[in-house]
Amino acid sequence: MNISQLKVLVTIDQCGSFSDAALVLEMSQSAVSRAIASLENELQVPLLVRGRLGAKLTPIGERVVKHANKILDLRESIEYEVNLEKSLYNSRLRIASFRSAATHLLPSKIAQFQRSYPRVEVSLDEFDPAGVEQALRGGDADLGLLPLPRSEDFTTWEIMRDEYVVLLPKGNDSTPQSITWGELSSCSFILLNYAECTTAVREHWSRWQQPLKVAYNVKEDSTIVSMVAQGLGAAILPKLAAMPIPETVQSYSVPVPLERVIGVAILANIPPSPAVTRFLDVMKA
Amino acid sequence: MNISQLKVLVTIDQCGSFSDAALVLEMSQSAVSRAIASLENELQVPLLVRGRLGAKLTPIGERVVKHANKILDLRESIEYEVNLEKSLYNSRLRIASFRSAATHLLPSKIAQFQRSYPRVEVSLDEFDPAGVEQALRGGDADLGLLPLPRSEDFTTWEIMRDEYVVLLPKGNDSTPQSITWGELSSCSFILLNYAECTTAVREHWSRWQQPLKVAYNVKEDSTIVSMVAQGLGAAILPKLAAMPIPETVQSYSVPVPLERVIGVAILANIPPSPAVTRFLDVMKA
DNA sequence: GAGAAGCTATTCGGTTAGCGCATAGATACA
DNA sequence: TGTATCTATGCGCTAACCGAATAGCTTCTC
Repeated sequence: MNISQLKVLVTIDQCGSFSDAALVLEMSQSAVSRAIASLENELQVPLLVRGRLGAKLTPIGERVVKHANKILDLRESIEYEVNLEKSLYNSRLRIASFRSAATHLLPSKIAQFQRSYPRVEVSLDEFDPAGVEQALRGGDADLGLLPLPRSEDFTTWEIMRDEYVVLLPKGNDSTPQSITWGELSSCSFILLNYAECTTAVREHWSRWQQPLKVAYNVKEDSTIVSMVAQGLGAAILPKLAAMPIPETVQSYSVPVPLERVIGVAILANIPPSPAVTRFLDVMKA
Repeated sequence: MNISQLKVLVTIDQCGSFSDAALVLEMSQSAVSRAIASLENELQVPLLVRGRLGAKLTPIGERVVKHANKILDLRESIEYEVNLEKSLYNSRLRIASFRSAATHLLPSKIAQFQRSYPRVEVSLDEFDPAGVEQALRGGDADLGLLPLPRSEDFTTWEIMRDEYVVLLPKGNDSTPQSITWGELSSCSFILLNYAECTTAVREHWSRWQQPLKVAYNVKEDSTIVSMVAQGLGAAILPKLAAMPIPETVQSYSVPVPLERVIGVAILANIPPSPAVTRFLDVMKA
């Protein structure tokens, strides 16, 4: 049983005769006749009744055609998927991300993606979250990593949750595992100088009616960690932004845990390219 | 793209290597290699990554295999259906039916069935309804026509509804279209001598609190019609049993219509043979 | 009832595709 | 560096498929 034989059978059903099917299939009538003859011979069952005005399916022929049509559809599905795959060759994938995700999350994912799709040219640009949004909106990036939620202009998928931690210089004597609001109330903090970050912290503190003394607003998270190590204050940072945490700095969960959601986002109003779809598959897995 | 190429691809996926797949498929390793090579060449896409310890699907290969498996399943479905069809060759179909269905309903259906399945030997036996049940239970018939409902021992399908009619000799002067209980109350009736039939009539009459004078119980419905034609009384019969109604006899609906359901039945506890299934398809259509 | 017109089946010769066998090439491991 | 274990390939053969031409069948027409 060949796919081409099934194609012939289906075409005869549609055309009503061997000869018309031959024209449609752009092959000779004899080839059509023999395709059916060999199929019928293999199955040992008559599939068509030949008459004056062409050919008509037998009842078993109808059943066979029903399945044959599905087979032909599946063959087209295969070709469609393959063409999608080929359209991905020599294409590019421009990722925009905020720093901590770009540093700690993306490299392994990109490597995994490239192992499967070596012919996609991947580029990665770092911005703050607002910059990532702007890159997506401006068409300068195909896909972005962002803290969620975002506006409805973006379609997003959650990738991980990132807990905020308090960083303190490590005292030599004791390294307690937890810290209380009381102990925190006496600290003066270094915050990350991104609106989304500081707002989340300030709102959390005020929700639990805690005083928040802010001594510095710093843009580079590695700078913040160094400042903590040097004893210039405590810090409140998402864990991913704090990494790598040096030996001399101790991290604690916030007394009431606070976390941010990290996700991947694309513009909602433009259909994702094949490369984007495949990269999303890798990120979601 | 061949079904056999897809079969090879799927088998390699299951076996993990070209050479093992060759053993399973009982073909040479070179044939396996070239089947895949030509498939990849046709699709212009790598489906397998060849490594030290065999072969593994590429991402697009996985997608192709998913569809290929469905194609192979469909091919098996075709073979299954064809074998079912062949098992029907030189088989027989023994139908049991009561007289009126056998005369007026079955011939056209059997002819239609035989046009599609000339190689099935069809036989038809006439019984009264109790005899049809007995033939089915005794394994002497594969399928029966019966008034419904039946006991749960049978699986049944309704085929048609058959209205009871009152037959009277046609008066030359007037042929009214309807008849009243009052007019009927003065008649003496000839009934069909089958329990199921007379019971239905008697119950209907008593439900509507009408007197029923029975002059004769006759077994042959054609005899009843002749007796009416000869003026020996009125008759109450299912329309199908009364046919053909001669010119000299007038038929009326019962003042409150009464009908019987005619259906086809098989034994519920044995799976129907392919021939029975196909004949049921014809009857249901 | 002879012929035309519509169809499918078959014959013929040439080409292609698929097969097994044997062997070459690649790669990891001892 | 040799060995074991894969896949790829060259070679000769066979079977399958193709188009062109033609035969054969059925129905309709005159």
